[in-house]
Order: sequence, then structure tokens, then C-alpha cells
Amino acid sequence: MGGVVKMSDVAHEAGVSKMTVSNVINGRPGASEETRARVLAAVARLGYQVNATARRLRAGRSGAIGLLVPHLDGPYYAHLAARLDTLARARGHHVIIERTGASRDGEIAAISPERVRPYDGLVFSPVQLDTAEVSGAGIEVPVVLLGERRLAGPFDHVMMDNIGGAVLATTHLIERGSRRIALVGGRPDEGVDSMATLRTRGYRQAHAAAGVPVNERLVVDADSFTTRDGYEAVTRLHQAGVGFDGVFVLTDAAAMGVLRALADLGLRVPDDVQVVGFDNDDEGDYLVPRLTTVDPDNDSMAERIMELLLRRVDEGAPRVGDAVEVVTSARIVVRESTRPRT
Amino acid sequence: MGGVVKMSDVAHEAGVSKMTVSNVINGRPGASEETRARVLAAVARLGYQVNATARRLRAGRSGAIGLLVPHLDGPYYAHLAARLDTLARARGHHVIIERTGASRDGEIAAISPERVRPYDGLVFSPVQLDTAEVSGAGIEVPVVLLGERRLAGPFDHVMMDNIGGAVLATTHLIERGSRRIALVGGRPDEGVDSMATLRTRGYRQAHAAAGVPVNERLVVDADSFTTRDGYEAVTRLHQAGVGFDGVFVLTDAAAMGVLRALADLGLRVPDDVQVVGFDNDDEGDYLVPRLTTVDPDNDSMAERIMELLLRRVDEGAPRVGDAVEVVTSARIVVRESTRPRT
DNA sequence: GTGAAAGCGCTAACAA
DNA sequence: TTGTTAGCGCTTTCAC
Repeated sequence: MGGVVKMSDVAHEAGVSKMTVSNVINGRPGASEETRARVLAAVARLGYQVNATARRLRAGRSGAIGLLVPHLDGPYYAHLAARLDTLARARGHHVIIERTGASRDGEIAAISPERVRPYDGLVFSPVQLDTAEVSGAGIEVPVVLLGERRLAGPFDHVMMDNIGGAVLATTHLIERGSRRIALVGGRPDEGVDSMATLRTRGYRQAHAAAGVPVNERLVVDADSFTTRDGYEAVTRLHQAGVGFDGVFVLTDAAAMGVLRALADLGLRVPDDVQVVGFDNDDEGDYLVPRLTTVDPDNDSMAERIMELLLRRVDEGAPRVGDAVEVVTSARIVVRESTRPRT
Repeated sequence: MGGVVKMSDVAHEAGVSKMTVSNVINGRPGASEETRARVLAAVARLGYQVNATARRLRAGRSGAIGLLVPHLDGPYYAHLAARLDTLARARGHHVIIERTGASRDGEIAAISPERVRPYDGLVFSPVQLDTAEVSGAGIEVPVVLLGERRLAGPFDHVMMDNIGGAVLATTHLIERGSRRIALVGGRPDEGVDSMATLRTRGYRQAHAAAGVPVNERLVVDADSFTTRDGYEAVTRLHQAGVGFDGVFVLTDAAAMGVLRALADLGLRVPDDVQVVGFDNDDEGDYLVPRLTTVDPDNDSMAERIMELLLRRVDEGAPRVGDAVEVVTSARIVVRESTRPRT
């Protein structure tokens, strides 16, 4: 094994120049069918593989796509990351995951020029920053923003239908008989769109459409939407003596905590309280009871994201005023945590 | 923004040569305190950052560590990946995740020379291949094998205490009164050590030590230890009319399915059946009931893995006959799926 | 203590 | 259709 095979070895073996080998390997035109065959044969015989690092140095690109997510604990982002990486690899790139910790400082640091420089492109799922702040960061690579509807900006934007999904969930609860529906993870609408404020808006829209009033005491925050946060939110609500007969939880992870809290409080699901989550994590189908939830169709989101991003990366990223907004559509998955239609 | 700042720009700004800049930046000796300060000032002023790709080309290394895992669906490997990546970055590398799909072919493909070549080192969690097969693959980079005890081989090996953990779990069930303990995910011991056969061995050892006979009909396979597999295994056991008053499930993911199946069958946990899992996934603390499980101490495993691997990578990987074996120790986390001590 | 030369493996641009 | 030259940004070697 006398060292790694390089392009010049192949060139020598095939009796041509490096350049011709390069052309053949990259499928560029301008090589006779016969030369082409000789080169390919030499490549096979020697087991040659291009040195990606050298190619990158030459191209001035790193081949890395940065994925900036709040965390990786739950299945949501882990699954997204796996999916995006598969798609990226199919096109010669790879995904590097960066965790922002869901904090403002973490996000600001993650999009700083030093941190971003190594990447050819960025997929960013902001939870604290808005579009204006992101565009003010001076990012010089193509960016696809993820997961929320914000004011139009210079970035491509792929989002799930947060409002529509929340309307679906809330309407479902109302139709199945709930009238005092707690919103775990709800946020006041301060003009800034976020996952939480959008889903909160859907919750309100559904109430309005059904003519059911919203009791503001039922709208409770859940910090970072972890299982623990869900658990604590419901426990607090109960301790405060606020009665409810339904819960719309902003994420499935938090819904798992809600279910657990309800069990601890001796409340039966769905008999006493109906519960609907959001995300359609695989786990939901194995909870006791199985969780009714909103499926935001993450797989097609991942495809749209990579498609948009790599298009700009491959085209040398002329960031012009043609930012695209894509909204994927949500549907409800009905399981055991809500009652049969009455 | 006239292009990216490079080392020669810094050299020019500081009035020295590229070489001196390189030396200062890499903390190499042989630069006067004054020159050093001038260079650092220029670096700061210009916001210079080394071009990792060029450095890698020069060094003949990619900076990438391959992490070969069966899948990323559950929290186990996702968490491990996040942890390993954090540790790798702290030392100038990064982790690329490759999924083998837990199949023989998937693993063989993942360790083929073409696939491995881009990596400076490999962390491999094999589920089908044994050490002999891995060493026969002709891998030319340092490798740390993960998670199972196999015959001694040329690779560093970090493993959790599968047997000890299984003994802990099974003994716990016996002590709390179970006598017919189903083993979900159990595998016959065919001489090849794997996560499943080792934990199965611990299950048998604990029975022997307590003088409780094992009923072979209670040892059932669970395919790939997913939630679904756990669900189906228990359902099959029940349909076959095999009675049991305890279940040791080989993974928490599968245990979640077991709990769900038990609920569907009308069996109460822990009153009718006690359940113990393995892995200590975060989810376990929110299931209904909360899952008693074995904690294999994954965080210290991750640290040992990266430490061993990067030591060899940094030293130019002279694969000599000094392979290290590290076993981390397990402990049991007692929650609600088992009864209080009688 | 500092710098000039050479080259890592690849490909754009230009010649032949 | 094929080859030559030059250079991506960095660091090893060796000379000063």
C-alpha cells in the first residue's frame, strides 16, 4: 500500500495528463470516447478517489453546510439533521450541526462571521432572533431560514404551517367537546412571529371561528418546550386551581410531560382532559394514551430546504432580491388522547 | 469587504513573513515577544482566521471523524453523536455521522476503504460484524470500537458494562418479587458477543445467582430494539399464552413499546408486571409509569472514546499492539415501573 | 529569531 | 482533443 493513489498516478497509468483525468472524472466534455475509457479503467484498477480537501481548496469552498438548531435532545431536530445530511451528501456536501442552546446569545454567536465562515451555506432555525437581526449579522453565505413566519427578508424561508396546524388541533379539541382548552407553551403576540406566537394565534383563531371564548388564565408558557417544561406547566396550572378539559401542547416533547403530569394529578385522558400535541414524533404512537398530534410533514420540509440552499450554493450565491417562501401543509393525526367524535 | 483575509495579508500588515505568522498562530516557539505581539495585533485588526481546508491539504488530513452508528432515530445515538462532536470540536476536529442501518451489508459498506478514506479516525458501533471482520476490512485510520465486548483485537475498545448492567436489572426484578421474568430482545449465545447476547448473559447469571430457573419461552427476540419491536414482542408473548410477572427490556426505546403493549393488554405496571429498561434515556422519566432502567454512564463513555481516538490521530496513528479496553460502569435508576422493596 | 522556497492534490485558463 | 502553466492557503525544510 505505497501511499494513497492520486490523480497524477491515474494520469501516468492511463498515459494521459492530469487534466484529462480531471475532465473525465468530472464528466466534462472534450475527451474522446477511447481516452475516456482508458482513464476510467485506470481509475478502477488503481482504486482512485478524488481528494476532497484539495478540490475544496481549489474551489474555495469547504463542502460543509452549517445547521444551526436550538438543541438536539428531542427527536425533532435529530431527525431533521439526519434527513438534511442525507440530502446534502447526495449532492457532495455534508451537514455540520451547531447547537445554539435556544438562547439569544447562543444564536448571535452562531451566526457571527467567524463561526459562519467555514460553511458554504447555512440552515438556521432561529428561536430568538428575527429576520432583521439575522440579516444584520453580515452573513456572507446563502441562508435558508426555518420554521417560522417572519417579516419578509433577504433569505429563503421554509416553514411549516404553524397557524394552520394550530387551528386544526384546536378545532379538533372543540369539536370533540372541550370548552376550556389550556394552551401549554402559549405566548402573547408581541408582533414578533415565532413558533410559539404563531401556534398561539392559530389557537385563538380556532376559538373565534367556533365562537368559544378564550380564558387567558389557560394560556401558559412552557419555556423551551421540553418534556419537563410541559410537565411543570400543567402542574402549575392545576395548583393554581384553573380548571380545564383540554390541552393543546405546542410540541410533542412537551405533550409527553403533560400526559405524565395529568397521570400524576389523577386526571384521565381523554375522559377528563383531551390532549393534542404538535410535531408527530414517532414516540407519540407509544405513549399511554397514544397522542393525537399535528403532523407538519417534516420530510418534505427537509427536501425543500436542501433544494433551495444548494441551488444558491452551487450557483455561487448571488444573493439577489428573489427570496422564496415555502409553506408546507399540516394535517392532524388522531389517536387516543382525544375522544371519538360525538 | 475585499475578499477573505489570508495569512499573507496578516504578514504584510505586521511587516513579517507568512512563516512567522504561521508560527505565532500555532503557538510554536521561536518568535520574539515583540514580533509575536505585532502579529497578534494584526490578526485582531484584520479579523484573520486560518483557512482550515488549506491547512488540511497541507497536513494530509481531513479533520473529520467518522461516527458509524446503526441509526439515529432514538435518543441514544443522537445524544452520543452530539456529545462526541462537542468533544471533537474542542480539539479541532468534527464528527460526521454515518448510518449503517444496523445491517451486515450496511456495516460492511461503511467500513470499506472508499468510504473510510475521507476520515482521520473512526468511531464504530458495530451490531453485526465482529472484531475479526472489522480488522479484515483493511481500515487504515485509527478506530475506536464501541459498545460491545468481543474477542481482543487490534482496536481500542470502549464498552459499557452490558453484563453487569443486565445482572443489576435482573437481580432488581427478582429482589422485588418477580419470578417469571421475560427478556425482551434476548438472544441465544452463539459465541459472538453483542449487546444482546451480553445482556442476555447477565440475565442468566442473575437468575443462576439467585437460584431462580429461566423459562426459555420467556426469552424473546426484538429485532432492532425499536419501540415497535418491544411492543410486538410483548404482544406475541401474551398471545402465545406465556405468563410473566416481570420484563427486562434490552433498551429503553423498546421498553416504551413494552409499557404501551402492557397497557393495551390490561396488565398493570408494576402491580401485575414489573419492567426494567436499559440506557437511561431522558424519556424514561416521563413515561407512565416512570421507567426503572440501567444507566450505562454514556457521557464518560463519550469522553473516553474521543480521548483514545484523538490520541492516536494526533500521534499519526502508529497502529501497534497496544490496544486499550475500557469498560464504564453501570448503575440502576429505580423509578415507578418496579415495586418498592418488599 | 526570521524568511524563501517548495509543494500538498486539484482545476481554471490558456496553448497546442 | 489533449497538455502546460499557475496557483488555491498553508506549513515543512532549510538557509540566513
